[in-house]
Amino acid sequence: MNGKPPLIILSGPTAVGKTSLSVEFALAHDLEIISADSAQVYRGMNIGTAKITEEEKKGIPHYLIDVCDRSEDYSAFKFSEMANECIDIIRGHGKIPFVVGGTGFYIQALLKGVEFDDDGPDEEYRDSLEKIAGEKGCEHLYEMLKSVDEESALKIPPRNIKRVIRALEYNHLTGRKISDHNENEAAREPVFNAAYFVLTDDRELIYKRIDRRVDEMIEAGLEKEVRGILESGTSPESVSMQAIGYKEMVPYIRGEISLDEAVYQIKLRTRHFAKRQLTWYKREPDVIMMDRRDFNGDVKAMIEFMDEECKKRGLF
RNA sequence: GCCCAGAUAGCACAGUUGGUAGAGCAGCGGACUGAAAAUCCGCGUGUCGCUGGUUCGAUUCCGGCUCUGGGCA
Repeated sequence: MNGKPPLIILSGPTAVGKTSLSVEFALAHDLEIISADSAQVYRGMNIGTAKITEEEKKGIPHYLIDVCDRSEDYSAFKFSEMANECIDIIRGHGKIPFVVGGTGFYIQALLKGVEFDDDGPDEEYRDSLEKIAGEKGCEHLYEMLKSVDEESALKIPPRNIKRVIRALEYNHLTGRKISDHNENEAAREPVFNAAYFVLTDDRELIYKRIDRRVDEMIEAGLEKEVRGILESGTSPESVSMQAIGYKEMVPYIRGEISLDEAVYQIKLRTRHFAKRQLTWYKREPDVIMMDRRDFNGDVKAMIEFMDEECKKRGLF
């Protein structure tokens, strides 16, 4: 329609029901799915990430699931690169790519074609900064940032260690200010002709579904999965093990907290996560909000709605 | 039945020598551009159990009632 390649996206908070809706929609339109999920990329992390099973896929090809070793660090950059490769493959099949997942940051990077032009991450440099933070405190890093890039420092809270480190790294590698980079990238227009759906629901219901799902994860053997991962030598410090459901099980397995406490923490952190996701979508422009309440939870009606919106955008 | 203690935010609590109250957790709002399931920032949301009395003024003091613990019978 506007010359840009077509893309259909379905995101939303955790446990809202993206997976089943996405498979039904993909079946209806012969689509192939690219997962935009920062945890389901890791092999061996299945129960705690609520990873889609083969049966649930119903024959629909799924990309970017189980593509990383647990010792590897995935990132928005890697996602963006790999997703673009998947898009080429799917379009080669004569099909429309369908991006599904709850990691809004990744979707943004892909949709807007954000350029990560700085050869990062520089693990060694990051480690040295973390060491400084550990010894002298995060505020010391912030002072370092102020001295090399005051403008960026003004935009980053002093105690937000991840963003302070990233800003220092960017400056270290490029000599430029990350505030300039961020400003440029924020001004980008989508590089796809996309229909970006966000599935949501009554907050209470989402929270109830989260609680139930965590109980199901425990019944399904989450403890055994985490024990196996630790025994395999995966460091509890690795990026993969920061996923909710894993990092809370570690202190339980070590005997530091009770199972009830671990379960409570997993439920709580998942609720907080869902809320952060919702905050993200509120700010994202051009999303098509789909509240389950407006459809009485009727999947067929939701698919019809998505169908209409896609047609409006010339995707079908 | 009697005695003692308690009753304050969604929860478990602190406090007010009488001037309508505050920390934690929960909750709510927000940020985010190569860790994002990460990381960080902001916001008290309240008939101080009910009811009389004393007082200029009671959540606070006094009486009664209700409920919840504990004890004695």
